[in-house]
Amino acid sequence: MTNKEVPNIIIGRLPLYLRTLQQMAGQNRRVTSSQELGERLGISAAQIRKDLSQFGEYGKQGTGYDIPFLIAQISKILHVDRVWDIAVVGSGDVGHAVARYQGFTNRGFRVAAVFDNDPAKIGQKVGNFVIQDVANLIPEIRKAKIQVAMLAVPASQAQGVTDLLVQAGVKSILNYAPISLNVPAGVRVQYIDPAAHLQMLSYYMD
Amino acid sequence: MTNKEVPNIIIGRLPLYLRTLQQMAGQNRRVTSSQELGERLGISAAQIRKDLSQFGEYGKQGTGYDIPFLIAQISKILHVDRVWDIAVVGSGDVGHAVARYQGFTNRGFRVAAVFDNDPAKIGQKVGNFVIQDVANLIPEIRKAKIQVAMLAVPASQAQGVTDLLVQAGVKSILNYAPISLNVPAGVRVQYIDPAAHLQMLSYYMD
DNA sequence: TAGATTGTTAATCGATTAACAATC
DNA sequence: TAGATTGTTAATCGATTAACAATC
Repeated sequence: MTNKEVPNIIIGRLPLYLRTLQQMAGQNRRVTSSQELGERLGISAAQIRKDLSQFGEYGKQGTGYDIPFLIAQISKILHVDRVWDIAVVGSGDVGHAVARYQGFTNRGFRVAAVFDNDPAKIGQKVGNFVIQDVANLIPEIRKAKIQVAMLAVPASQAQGVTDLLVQAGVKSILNYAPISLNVPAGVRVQYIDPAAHLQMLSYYMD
Repeated sequence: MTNKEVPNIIIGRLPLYLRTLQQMAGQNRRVTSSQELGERLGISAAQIRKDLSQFGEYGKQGTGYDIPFLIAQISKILHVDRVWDIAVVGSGDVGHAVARYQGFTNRGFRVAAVFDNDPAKIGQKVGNFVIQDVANLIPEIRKAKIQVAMLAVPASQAQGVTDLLVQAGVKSILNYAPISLNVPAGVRVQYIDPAAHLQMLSYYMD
């Protein structure tokens, strides 16, 4: 009997719960409730309880949830009770910002390598990393056993680089290029397209 | 009799349709079908037809959709048949990348002003913009009638800056700080949190 | 005409909410 | 104990899909 698969829409909310709990912990808070969490996030208390109940019984009636305990549980569920190495491909403005981004600390990720195909950039440093030649991407990623990549190259090159990443064994790609990627089963992609977000906002403006 | 409100989940797909149609147009394609569009995006053809039918009858039986016509229609729906000025707040790595981002061109937006609160940065240039003092944010945004902002400041400052933006009359905020914002009715926020996206991916990894 | 594809309806599927017994 | 809040069930609500007549 296999457990029923947890809907992706629930997985998408767990990082928000975790982020908010970590903020509370940073303020030395010890317990919270589904109601408080919901108010902070604009989500109903019932939904938060239902989401968490997919994975276990983490709360106490009358009291709520122990914050450090719930942080530990959600971290385990999301597999961020460890640190994943990330390869950044593309060292333009976006790649540069992403490679130096401080916000991955304590959230389960760290940048481990940066690649570009521009001879003028290869060998230069971005943050603590020497920019490596994309020509060496496959062996370097294999050697370092990197399974996560962030893609910050022009849309025209995104599919080609994706194919290399897949060959190298990468399983997860966060794609900043505004284009849909084709990947084989077993590889997952998340998309960040600021212009698409802005267009969702302009729909509601006059 | 008011038209029923179009679900936000549909609004969220329109930018993807538009982006894909613009790519096709760039390759001098003239017509497409719900099936082709769906295959490119990993969305069912039925859903694309249903989504578009919320707004009008844009296709022709037996033929499909005229690409330039559909681009024009969706652009109108999303209010990107014009160009919106954006204020960027924060000129660290993320603000810098966002202020210089080339991907807004032809998608309805352009950066018009950059603000920071660091005396060492105020007066410096990022791209074509002189970084202005956040102390002048309200009058400057009002003067320029800017209604859209991108927030690239530390989480600890995000709510404070948001309050200023709201006072200045901003209606739409794209927030890069990993924190939920409180805004009054009539103001909308979209969130970009790369670590949250990565955690959705790590859930599926061993 | 024959083939293709739309727009729409009805059926299905999935997600959210309300409500409350259990219990800390 | 009294009050608070969980985990869960059933009801509601909303989104997706399948199917097909209409028609280009």
